[in-house]
Amino acid sequence: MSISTEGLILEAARKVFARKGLEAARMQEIADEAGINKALLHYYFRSKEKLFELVFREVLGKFIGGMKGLLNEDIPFFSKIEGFIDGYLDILFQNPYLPGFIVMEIHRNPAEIVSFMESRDIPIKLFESQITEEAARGNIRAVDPRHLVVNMIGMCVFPFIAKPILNAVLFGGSQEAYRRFLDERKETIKATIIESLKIK
Amino acid sequence: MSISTEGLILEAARKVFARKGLEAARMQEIADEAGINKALLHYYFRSKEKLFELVFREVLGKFIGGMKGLLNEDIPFFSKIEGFIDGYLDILFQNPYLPGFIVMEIHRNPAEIVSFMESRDIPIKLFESQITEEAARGNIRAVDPRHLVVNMIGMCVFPFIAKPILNAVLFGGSQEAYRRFLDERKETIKATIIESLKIK
DNA sequence: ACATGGTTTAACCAACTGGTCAAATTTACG
DNA sequence: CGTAAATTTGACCAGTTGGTTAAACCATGT
Repeated sequence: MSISTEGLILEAARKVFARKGLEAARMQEIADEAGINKALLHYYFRSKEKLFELVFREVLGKFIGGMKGLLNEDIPFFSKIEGFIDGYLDILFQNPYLPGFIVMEIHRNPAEIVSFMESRDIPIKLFESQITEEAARGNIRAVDPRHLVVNMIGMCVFPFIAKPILNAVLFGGSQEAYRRFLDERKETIKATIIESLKIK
Repeated sequence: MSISTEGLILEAARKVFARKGLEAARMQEIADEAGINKALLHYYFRSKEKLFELVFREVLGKFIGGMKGLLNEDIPFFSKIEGFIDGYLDILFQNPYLPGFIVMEIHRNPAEIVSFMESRDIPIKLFESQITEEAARGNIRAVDPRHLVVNMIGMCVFPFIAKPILNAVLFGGSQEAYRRFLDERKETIKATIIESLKIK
């Protein structure tokens, strides 16, 4: 599979849109990044918005798909929690730009996100029943699964979204220290969640 | 204190910039929102970027100032944690647009955030020593205060940032259900943090 | 060689944007 | 009142942007 022009454009668009957002991104910049003429962008994808929507839906879809899989595996409860946090953070490590990109679009056009989400459902039923079962057995505190998921995601995502702030406030601008901090997050978040579920 | 033209502009700019971001916001839109002529914007504030920077620094400053106070109060450890979460969520309830706004700017111009942050320090020394002390006394697990703060903020902020997604995925588009969920967050986050700190 | 179809380009355009400016209007004040 | 300063406006401009188009290019099959 050689690098088709279409592929070049999509890859370039992904980069530029991700770091600039829809409005600030320039078609010329995407063309330059792809090493082609600007008119070609319109030849393959009709308009800027069409191109953006395509790129965004693809990226978001892959992202959502990943965490859907993690949450829906048929494995023991605590393993699933640990697996989810590990897997989710792995995705973030591989695409650190992604959360900011998605948040930007959420902010710009919430309606599109909603319509996209409604077409793909995130089944948390299995996870839900696992929690009620563990709670009934007295293995964990009774908690709302929705809050639990939001807690996990929030703790995972925040340091990526707020990178420059944390970098300045906590680490005095040291990329090294920030990186070490991120490495620690996996264990920290797992410990926080699991300790919070134990019955004392 | 009557509504000066300058005040009108700043208020309008805050609204428009917050929901559109710098690039997508239009000076004409700000002028309309303020009910004045576009040229007046340039009369009072030289350029779009100057106006934006002013608005942004003011908003961010107030935000940071709020949480700085919460973290630095000289009160018992557990009270401080509860107070921080309550206070932080109160600020978010009053300015639900704020996190998205800040994230957007972080993404657009990280350097500015860094320079802004470096001029104001967030002293977590007091909080830090409180934690080590409580841990030494055996009252809580030994944890890294930086991770603890990031955990709290992450759990607080995320549902505001991801509102449309949660709304679609968890609540089937019901604003009512989303609102109830937010109301529960205070107790949920406090419980999660405090339970995770207890020693069994 | 040449005809055909998809691909690529340079040049161009209309619309919009931030910004300017001279004139008009309002305010402040002796 | 009168006038000078501050404020407000409509008209305008230069630069940029997404998008178009006609012509050039190139691979393919005949």
